[in-house]
Amino acid sequence: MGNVTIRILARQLQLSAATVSKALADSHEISGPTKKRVLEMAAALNYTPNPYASSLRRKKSKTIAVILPEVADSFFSQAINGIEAIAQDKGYHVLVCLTHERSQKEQAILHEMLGGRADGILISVTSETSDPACLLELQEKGVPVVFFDRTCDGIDTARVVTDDLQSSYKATDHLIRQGCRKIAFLAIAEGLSISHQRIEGYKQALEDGGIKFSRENIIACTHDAAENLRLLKKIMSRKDRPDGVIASVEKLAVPVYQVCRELGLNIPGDLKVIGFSNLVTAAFLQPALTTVTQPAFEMGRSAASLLFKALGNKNFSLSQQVEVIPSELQVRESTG
Amino acid sequence: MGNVTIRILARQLQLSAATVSKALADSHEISGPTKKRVLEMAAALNYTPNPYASSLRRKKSKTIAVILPEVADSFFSQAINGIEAIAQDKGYHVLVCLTHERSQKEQAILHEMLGGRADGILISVTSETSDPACLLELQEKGVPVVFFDRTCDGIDTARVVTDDLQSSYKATDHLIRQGCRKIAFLAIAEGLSISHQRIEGYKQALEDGGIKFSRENIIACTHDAAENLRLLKKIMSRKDRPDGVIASVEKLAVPVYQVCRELGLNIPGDLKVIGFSNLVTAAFLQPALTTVTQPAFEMGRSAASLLFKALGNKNFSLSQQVEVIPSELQVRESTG
DNA sequence: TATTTTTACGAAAACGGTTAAGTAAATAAA
DNA sequence: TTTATTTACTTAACCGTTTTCGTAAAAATA
Repeated sequence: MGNVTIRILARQLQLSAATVSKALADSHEISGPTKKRVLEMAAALNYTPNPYASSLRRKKSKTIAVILPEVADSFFSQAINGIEAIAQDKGYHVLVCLTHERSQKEQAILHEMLGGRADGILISVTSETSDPACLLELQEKGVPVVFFDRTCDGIDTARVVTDDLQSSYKATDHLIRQGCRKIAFLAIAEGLSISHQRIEGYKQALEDGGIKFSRENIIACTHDAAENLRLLKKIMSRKDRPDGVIASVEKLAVPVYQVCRELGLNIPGDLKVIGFSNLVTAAFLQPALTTVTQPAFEMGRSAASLLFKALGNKNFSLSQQVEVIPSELQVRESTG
Repeated sequence: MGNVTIRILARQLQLSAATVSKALADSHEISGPTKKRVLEMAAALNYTPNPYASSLRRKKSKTIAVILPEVADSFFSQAINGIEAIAQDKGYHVLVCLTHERSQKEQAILHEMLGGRADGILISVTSETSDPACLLELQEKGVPVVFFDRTCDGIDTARVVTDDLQSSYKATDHLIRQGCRKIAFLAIAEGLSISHQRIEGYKQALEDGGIKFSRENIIACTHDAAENLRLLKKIMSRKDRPDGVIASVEKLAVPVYQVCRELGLNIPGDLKVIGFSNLVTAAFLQPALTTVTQPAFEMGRSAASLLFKALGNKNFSLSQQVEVIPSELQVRESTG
């Protein structure tokens, strides 16, 4: 009923709460026999320390927050798995906070974090995000912040990304070599660093391939799946429709297939498709999807590792730390 | 630097901490003008309450724990999205804890929860789980527990599941009608309630279809993907290989495709396939996969709703609450 | 006017674990 | 033997918020 606290434990043992606390922490101040008694009694009474009392006093929560737009696609799922694996290993808990791509929500979550709910932050920003004010504040308060995948300018801290520019270049280049002359680039919010980088890679490849870049081939998609479908349908119905398309984030790949099916367009005959994607099913799609496969799990692990380095060692600076984990172009039928 | 606490706020305002606390909570004891002053000053100093101090004092954490085997497949991803949506709406935080299908890890996590880290628990148990002791303890301590999808016997609390038996029956029946006579059932741990139910549905459909049930058609898969592949390959290489297969959990569907491709088996010609799956790509696979689509998002939402009902109303009993959200058989080419 | 009630606030004690500072006893050093 | 040190604890303060209880002053009631 009344939870068993450290004082109750202490009373049972005829010891002070301080002694019990230290014994549980395996302090050198406590004798072996006493430690043993304490451990045994703790087990017998099924004592579990109150994490909040501990957090309050020690000013650390043994919790990290993972702030993501969503967890609906494979990329973030895999990343969470990677992060959680490391965190659990370090004895930390993982708070998953979803922003639903709303920068306002993100602000609210970050503001809450100022209260000390988490010792460190892993974040992949929303497509609306631009203002790093809250993150800067957190950083000032000594809460380490690590970006993964989607970063945000204006704040100097560690970022774990993939080689967005290069992989986009490779993807574009591949399409060109396969004969595409009019390549649509499906983008989400252009403000986003990954969008920027990927668009840049696309541009450079076009240039190197002798194709003139045209602004209108950058298709600004939204987060409303239905709307994206409508948009794609419109574009693919035009007489001068693209002969190649790059889906620059995972969620934009499947809709392309969907639209092609509806319009009776053949992939890769009428349209060649590449997706930035972590779908395990990519190889089994009809036709198999050529992907830029991002090392999601690895990125998650790596980001978490950096964060824990900072948490474990106050001298370790996250400044300028950039870890680039390369993506892999996996050529399949959709660009055949 | 030194965090701004409620006392610092109070000093600035020439008020007591108690008054400030009440003002922030919009208590009726505090006058309108004072409340306003407090709110303004709080905003000016960028005050954020320490959640742990609050949790300690109020004995509630405004946090729920979601305990899952993994988050690598679509089912759990979508479920998390559903859960988080509700939780955020109610002002709660979500702690995601992964058990990696290890019952030992699960025990450890649940034991930690005894300390009061979360106000309520949503859990989908591991395939190894059998002993609900920890869950019972939590329940006794007044921590509401809601199962979703994978439940555990021996404890009377709410569970949100899909109609496992019926949907498995329908899937099996469908295969029989399509001409299958030897249907393999790919299962994970048979101890699991969902496995049991799904196998039962399979059995009943066989019986009703006039096909003798054979123990050896229940294929006990593991959580090691490579091993599953080997196992499947062996089975599909036999002369008397199955002419139909039911993948009873999502992660087992793709490997079937993989093995068929390697062995040069045609789906649905040589083998008809149904998967319990939430893959968004199911319709675009080669061939399109017939699925039993589980309402993952809805299940997550529903489970979270039940939990919050219990959290919001101490009189609300989770006992005997069973919510069955039906799955949908979506017939596609793989069983054509 | 005297009394009760209401309003608006403050003092202080929680909540449960940690830790700095202190202390008696035991041991080591001088 | 005396003093210094170490060992193994205890006391009490502290973390920051909430909440119970109290209390002046103001308002309402008698």
